[in-house]
Amino acid sequence: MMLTEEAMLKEKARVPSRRNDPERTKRDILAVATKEFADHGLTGARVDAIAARTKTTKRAIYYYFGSKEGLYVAVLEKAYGDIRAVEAGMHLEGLEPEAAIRKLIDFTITYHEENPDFSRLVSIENIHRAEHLAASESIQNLNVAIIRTIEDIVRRGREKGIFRTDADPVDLHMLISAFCFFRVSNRYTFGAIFNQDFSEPGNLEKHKQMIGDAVLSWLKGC
Amino acid sequence: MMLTEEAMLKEKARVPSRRNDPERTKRDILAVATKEFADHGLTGARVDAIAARTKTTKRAIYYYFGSKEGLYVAVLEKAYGDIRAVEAGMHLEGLEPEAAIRKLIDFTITYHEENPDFSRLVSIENIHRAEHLAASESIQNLNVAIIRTIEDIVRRGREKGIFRTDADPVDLHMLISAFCFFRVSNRYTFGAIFNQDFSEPGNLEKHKQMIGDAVLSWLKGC
Amino acid sequence: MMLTEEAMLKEKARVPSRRNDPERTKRDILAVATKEFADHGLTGARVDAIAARTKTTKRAIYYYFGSKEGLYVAVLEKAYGDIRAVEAGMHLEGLEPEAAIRKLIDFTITYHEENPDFSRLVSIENIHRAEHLAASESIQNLNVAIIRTIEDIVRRGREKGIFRTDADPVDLHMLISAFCFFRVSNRYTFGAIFNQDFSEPGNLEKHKQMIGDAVLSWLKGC
Amino acid sequence: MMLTEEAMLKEKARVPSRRNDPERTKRDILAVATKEFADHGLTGARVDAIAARTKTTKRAIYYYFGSKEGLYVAVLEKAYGDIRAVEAGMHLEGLEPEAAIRKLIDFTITYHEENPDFSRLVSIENIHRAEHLAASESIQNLNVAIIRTIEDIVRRGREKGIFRTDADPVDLHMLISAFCFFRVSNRYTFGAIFNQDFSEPGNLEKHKQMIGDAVLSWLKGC
DNA sequence: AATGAATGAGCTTTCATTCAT
DNA sequence: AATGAATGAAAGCTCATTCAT
Repeated sequence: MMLTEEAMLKEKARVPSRRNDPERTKRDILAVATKEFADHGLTGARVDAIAARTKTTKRAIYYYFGSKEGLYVAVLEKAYGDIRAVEAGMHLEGLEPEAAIRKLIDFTITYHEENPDFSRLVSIENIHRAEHLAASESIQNLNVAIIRTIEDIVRRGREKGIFRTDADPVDLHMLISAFCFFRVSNRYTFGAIFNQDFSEPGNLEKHKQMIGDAVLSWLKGC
Repeated sequence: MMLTEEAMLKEKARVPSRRNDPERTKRDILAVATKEFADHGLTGARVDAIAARTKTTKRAIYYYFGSKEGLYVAVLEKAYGDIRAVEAGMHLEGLEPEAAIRKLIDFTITYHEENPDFSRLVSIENIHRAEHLAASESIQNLNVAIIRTIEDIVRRGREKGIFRTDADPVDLHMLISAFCFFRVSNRYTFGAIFNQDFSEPGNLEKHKQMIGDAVLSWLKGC
Repeated sequence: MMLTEEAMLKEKARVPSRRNDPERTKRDILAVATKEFADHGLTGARVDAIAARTKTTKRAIYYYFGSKEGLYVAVLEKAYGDIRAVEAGMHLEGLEPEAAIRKLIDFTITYHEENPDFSRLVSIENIHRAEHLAASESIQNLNVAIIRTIEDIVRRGREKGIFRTDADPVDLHMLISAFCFFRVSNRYTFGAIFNQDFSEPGNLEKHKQMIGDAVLSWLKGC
Repeated sequence: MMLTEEAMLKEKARVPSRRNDPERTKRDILAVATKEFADHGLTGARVDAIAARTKTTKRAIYYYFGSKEGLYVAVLEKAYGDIRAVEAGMHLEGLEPEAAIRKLIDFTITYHEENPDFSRLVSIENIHRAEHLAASESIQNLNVAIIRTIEDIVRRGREKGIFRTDADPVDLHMLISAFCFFRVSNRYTFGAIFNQDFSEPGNLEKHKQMIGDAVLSWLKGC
């Protein structure tokens, strides 16, 4: 259906003006910025590029986030907040220790696979030596919960006599995270060198099984 | 009149210097560039900053390496060449399978620990989706040797009946690499969030033991 | 989410404040603006900076003064009004001509010394070629009184046979003003170049004596 | 005469390329910048405006002067250097003390009259509290010569018994400078308020006579 | 083969101001 | 009468690169 120019203006007006929904504008900017920063890094990202893909202007970005760096920190905070939210919904406390570990790994490997931007942002923040994360209060007290969760599982397994007694929860978290993270963050170089195609069907399951086996055989201490 | 920073670069160029040793000049540039790219990423690195810390001028960089990207690729090629050279010197073929795995892990974790710039450069190249690595012929046929080595160890372990039969050498390499790489590449974010200090004495040994135990218990398939 | 500076200005606005005393609000704005304009000039002054140090918001400035320039004119008008008020209180008409000149100089040098912002604002307005002052009606008929006063003193001195007959009151005003003004307006460059410290005790008295002597010896025409 | 497009390009090429004469380019920039800074102040001046009136680009300004502030300092240095050069050419040492003072005043009042940008730049620098002048080494040791010159004149007059014994050369320099400077720097506000037209023929001579008389009658101490 | 001089294009950010009630 | 929210326009500056020999 062809619209006259006037009708088109009306069409546009019907959409609730961005002006009236700042939260939505912020979310819009944040979503676009997440993609841009994850794609090109903090220095590689272009404020112009973000603005162009947003419904607002560059000026709005500075109004809401203060600076390119401020926007980046907001992106980082949201990324960490999101994974924490998912982790908080795992409910591993009711499962048998071994099943809990399997489920934790399932969650972790799947989250990384489905949210590659998270791994990319974390890589980028590490290139910057985590200076923004260190300065962000909101991230600081976010991520201890997962350690408590793992601690609980390990303790229960130990009490049942099936897990080793010297397993440090942070190290265990790192063993799992490293694999799940690397699978995503390094798939380009690793894939190029060793001719691996991580998107092949079955690859996720194969790797989930492998890291699960490795972690559990280590925990069971044989 | 006070000299501008740009003009000062000119001044420096007046010093006659290494006009007659191009290889040395190239090596000098490469060393400085490695640090700069590893520190700030491909986009974050500054050609001016590299030139300033070099014995030559910015112009020489373009003369020898063509472009910032050309220099980056040269840095990447050297980084991969270096680790391959170390791997080639491991001589694991004469060791018992289990000892070979322990030694491989020892080499890998130590190399990453001592050469953090390697992990950083690989992270950076992954942010760029390995497009430069994919385009570089010299890297392409570099890194298969390590897979052959692992394949051989696994085969010998399997023939001795001590290793599982379904261990894929590339996956095994990834399991080891992921942990050793993550320890270094992600130490800033991981350290900040979980209050870990990776430089603490004993940390390397603890992690070496852990990943060694995990890999071997998995390989031994119990 | 951390607040941007712009957002913080909003926050501040939440405080209910002086909603009901517009005159007080205007005075508040004017005082802050005087400092800002005197410190940084018309172009160097920042509306944001003024708003930040005010009890109100930036919006109020525009509501009450129309524009940055409107606020600047108001500041200028107040500055000229203030010095005129002081001049009007001098009461030189009852003094002997020579004593009147001494007292006029005392008033002038002291006023400039104690109100450096006045000299700064006048300097700034001259940089702008007095275009705002020329447009302001309220300033136009302000400053003739001082000329009348000087005229009267000079006439009385001439009639007494102690002052020269060709002294132009405007030129005499300039001779005095130039010295008193320069002492304050140019103290930074003059002090830096000739190592003068104008704040040294005794400096004001020394200069008062000097300009008094120079003016009177000229007036007495020897 | 109409030129073809090709011919016009040739025409332009005949002009010796700016590229080949950096000193000329710098001088060109400096001259335009002096006008712009004198007209609008440091903050009011626009780098774009300077570039537009120059034969080069904005980039060249940053190449040669580093920053807007660097350019401003260069302008200031040239302005002070120029007046010092004129002062150095006065040769007052051969004149009788009284004639020397008259000539010094003649020089000073004329220089200020003919170079109003100098007074404007000095006013501007005082608004900035002479921070750039204080930081500039080249200006620091420029302006002592004039004090030496005045010192010498005063000493000779004192030895002859015609000048007072307590005349401080710096204060005397200020007495003269203040009047000559104010005449130019404040002519806009002063003229607007007291209806003075400083460009009227005879005005310069009248003021020269006046400040000469005032200074000499003070020096002669009557 | 090597290099001093110069630059086009585009970057982040800031500014006074207006919109909309 | 008064104000919270938002912004168009332009500012200073930096970047990798090329010109010209």
